[in-house]
Amino acid sequence: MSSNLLAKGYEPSDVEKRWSRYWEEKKMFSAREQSDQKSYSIVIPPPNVTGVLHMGHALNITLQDILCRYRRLLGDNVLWMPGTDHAGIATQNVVERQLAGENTSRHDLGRENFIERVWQWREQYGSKIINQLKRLGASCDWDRERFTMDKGLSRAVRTVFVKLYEDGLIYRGSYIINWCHRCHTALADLEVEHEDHQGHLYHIRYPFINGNGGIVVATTRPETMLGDTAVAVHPEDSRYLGLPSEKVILPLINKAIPIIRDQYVAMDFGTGALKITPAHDPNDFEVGIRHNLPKIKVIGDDGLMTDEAGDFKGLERFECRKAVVAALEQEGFLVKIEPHQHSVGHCYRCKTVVEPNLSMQWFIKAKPLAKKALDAVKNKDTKIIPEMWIKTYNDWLENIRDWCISRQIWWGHQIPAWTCQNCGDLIVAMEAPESCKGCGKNNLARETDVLDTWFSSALWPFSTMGWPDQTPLLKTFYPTSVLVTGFDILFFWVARMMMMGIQFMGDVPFKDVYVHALVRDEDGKKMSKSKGNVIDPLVVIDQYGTDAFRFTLAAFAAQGRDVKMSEKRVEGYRHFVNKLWNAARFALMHVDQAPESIAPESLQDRWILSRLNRVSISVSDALDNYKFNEAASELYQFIWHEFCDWYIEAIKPVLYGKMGDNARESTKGVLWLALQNTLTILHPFMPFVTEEIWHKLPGTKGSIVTATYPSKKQDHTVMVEDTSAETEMALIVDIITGIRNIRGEMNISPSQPLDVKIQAQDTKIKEIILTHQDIINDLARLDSLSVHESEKRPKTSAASIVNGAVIYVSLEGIIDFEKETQRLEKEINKLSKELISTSKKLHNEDFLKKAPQEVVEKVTEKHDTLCERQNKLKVNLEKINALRE
RNA sequence: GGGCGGUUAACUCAGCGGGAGAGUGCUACCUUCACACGGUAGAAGUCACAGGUUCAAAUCCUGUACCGCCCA
Repeated sequence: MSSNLLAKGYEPSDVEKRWSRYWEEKKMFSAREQSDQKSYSIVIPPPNVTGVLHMGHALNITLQDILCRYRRLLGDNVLWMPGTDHAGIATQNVVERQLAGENTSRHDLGRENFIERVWQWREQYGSKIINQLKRLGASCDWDRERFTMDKGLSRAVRTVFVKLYEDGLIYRGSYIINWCHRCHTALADLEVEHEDHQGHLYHIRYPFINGNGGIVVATTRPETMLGDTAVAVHPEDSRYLGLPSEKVILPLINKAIPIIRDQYVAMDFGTGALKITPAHDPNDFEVGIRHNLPKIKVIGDDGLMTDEAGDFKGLERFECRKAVVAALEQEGFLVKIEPHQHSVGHCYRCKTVVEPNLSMQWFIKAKPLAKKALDAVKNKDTKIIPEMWIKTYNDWLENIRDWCISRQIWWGHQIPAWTCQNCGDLIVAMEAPESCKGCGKNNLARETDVLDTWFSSALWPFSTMGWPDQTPLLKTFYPTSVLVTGFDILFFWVARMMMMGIQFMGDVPFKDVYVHALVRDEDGKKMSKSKGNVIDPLVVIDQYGTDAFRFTLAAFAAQGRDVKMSEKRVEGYRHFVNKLWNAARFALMHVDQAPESIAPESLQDRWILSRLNRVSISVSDALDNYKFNEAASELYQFIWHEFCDWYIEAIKPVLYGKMGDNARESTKGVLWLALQNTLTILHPFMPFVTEEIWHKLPGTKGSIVTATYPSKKQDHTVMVEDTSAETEMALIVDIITGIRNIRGEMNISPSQPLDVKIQAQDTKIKEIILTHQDIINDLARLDSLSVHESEKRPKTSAASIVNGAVIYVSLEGIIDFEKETQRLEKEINKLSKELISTSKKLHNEDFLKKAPQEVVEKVTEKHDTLCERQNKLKVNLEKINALRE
């Protein structure tokens, strides 16, 4: 017995802590800046620095880690770049809440002190999420950790901003943007979440300036009427031809505004007349430009009504809505109020209802950048996997609007622009200019706005590698091999990285984009704190271990599908981890040293190596195509149902010395090799348990992280395809299963040894059975086994048919005729059903003529086999019936 | 309104032109010297519905129903 004996059950927590520390201390995941090896690189989707690990991260990180560890086993020079995102609004909110708890605010502190405070917060809590990633086993190059507010990244941001400004791709202007009153900042269109609300449609009559009557307009936001500068109707709308007047009075404000005609108006909505508020609606804004209308801002950035709102000045916007409706009603302008369902925009950070608002902001001209990003995917410079996302990507980029990049918050990259207080000149530069280029004075005021966080994230694939310097890292690892991400940030992040990467690096940021699913709860609902259906990955890890959790994620990550997470599944895979552990435990009881040479002799030894060879290839294929679930189930099936169920069971007599010392030594060698390679292939999925066993296995050097994938090994010519071993083993397995089936169906105790006679006319098959009768004897628990070319049927017996052989299990004195009859009839019926479909095909002339030759042959062969089996069963049924009488 | 995806065993899901599969659960038996987080055997499906293409459809096409997501 070996001193390496493992504990009876696998206990993950100690093992995980130990190896996490070991990997980090030994810097096992360091990328080489330059190397002869093939480069493989991934940049992590940087989690928010304020974030805590959720299921989405867990899936995302697990998949990337599987890829990175697999590539290391192949010998690639792997860079997995880790880091976090400064998450402007989210982080500012967190620190502001902290300040509120201290009865102070950022305004009390002032900008500089506040930013200092945020950095302090980051020092204290910023590494939380990173430590959580480490618990998942993430094999990032931790020494290279980046933060989007780092000095280097900040320089990249300024460089990009200045260049885009100089190229005319960044401009400043007064346009309609989405304004969040809570966060007190502009938001990009993407950052607004639309939700259907049950609201009201208010019908308001605007009287003609002269003559009777007026025009009734419908609106969901009556308070904006205070800023109306026109009423619009469709030019072809007969209802509004030949009006008594071309002007109406704006109620409450008492001002004349024009009636304009514009194609944009939908005739079939409401009354067909539309109030136009250029300062508070993006569509009205466009109409306003076309018709040269004034833009009157009635809702201020603080959410209160402005001076322009007349009597309503100072009211909060929703209070104002009530007041306006009441006033309209009182003065007789309100025609009716209808219930109305409509879509309302909310801030994606704080869920406040956003207000379309006229505001001076900075924008990126997106069209020219989008064009190149579209082409790159069209030309397959970047492949999106699965392909169904290409359409979504294309649709968004084809309809892209200019991107509002300025935010009125303090935490972020401050826009590098200065305005001369003297002459009003705008200067955009990398560093603060000493004086104004126009007037020479040095009275310059810096732009207070910061950039959208996604602006810096868009540069992530190259800014993290040292750009704008032409570093060796960039040369080695850009473009990155693959980006692994959820579809929820396809637009936010992926599309923008594509635009920036192509623009500034002259090459796409990644060769592949693998888009994975979202993790949902058991019922398929999105996990959210408010629903209370969140499963905390760290709790799952504590309970079942990281390896089981990771394997669950991989096994359910089928392409294009949501992942529904339930703890029940994880529990199942914990059993699998334990199964592997015990198989290793068994192996280590017998293998106490690495073999000097390996020469498989027995059938089961040749078979397991051939199977292992096949599995290593199919796992490789699956991973190369991002089919994580296929790789995982292949491994599960192999380890449990081939390695454990058949191989280990078959070699037990050998290991216990029943076949002699030579056989025993030879099998020990194969067992060692098989286990070693199985661990290697499994390692990317289950890094901890495989590392633990690896170190217990004699003859392994160093960490399994630096092991070599079977297909890349030079010296393992023994692990090769062996089709004859696979065919022979299949026959033996079928025979054993046939006997076990009889035992089970006839309720014969497992402890009762059986006598079996096999009839095999083919001498080859007879030879195979005879050669391997020990395995059959052992695994089917036989007392005696004999093989004959002619029928030597025991008087009372049950029969089972396999390809090329009839198995008779002697049931002298214990046979239950009724049961055996039923058993045979059931089998015959089953074959009949299959025979219907094959004979139908074979009687179809079109099938024989048009189907490919191989298919016809295959069906013919199958038909013959089924027929033969069924006939043999029928003969046995007759004999049983004869015996009964 | 536009787009995308789903509907396969009791449950959760693979398969996506030539034999309906897996895991869990269920039933029966088994404390056999790695593992009861185990072993052996078994039962279980009109592949949502209706058409069409094809020698052949769960798989491709069209339509319908229901569910989910994204965009406007």
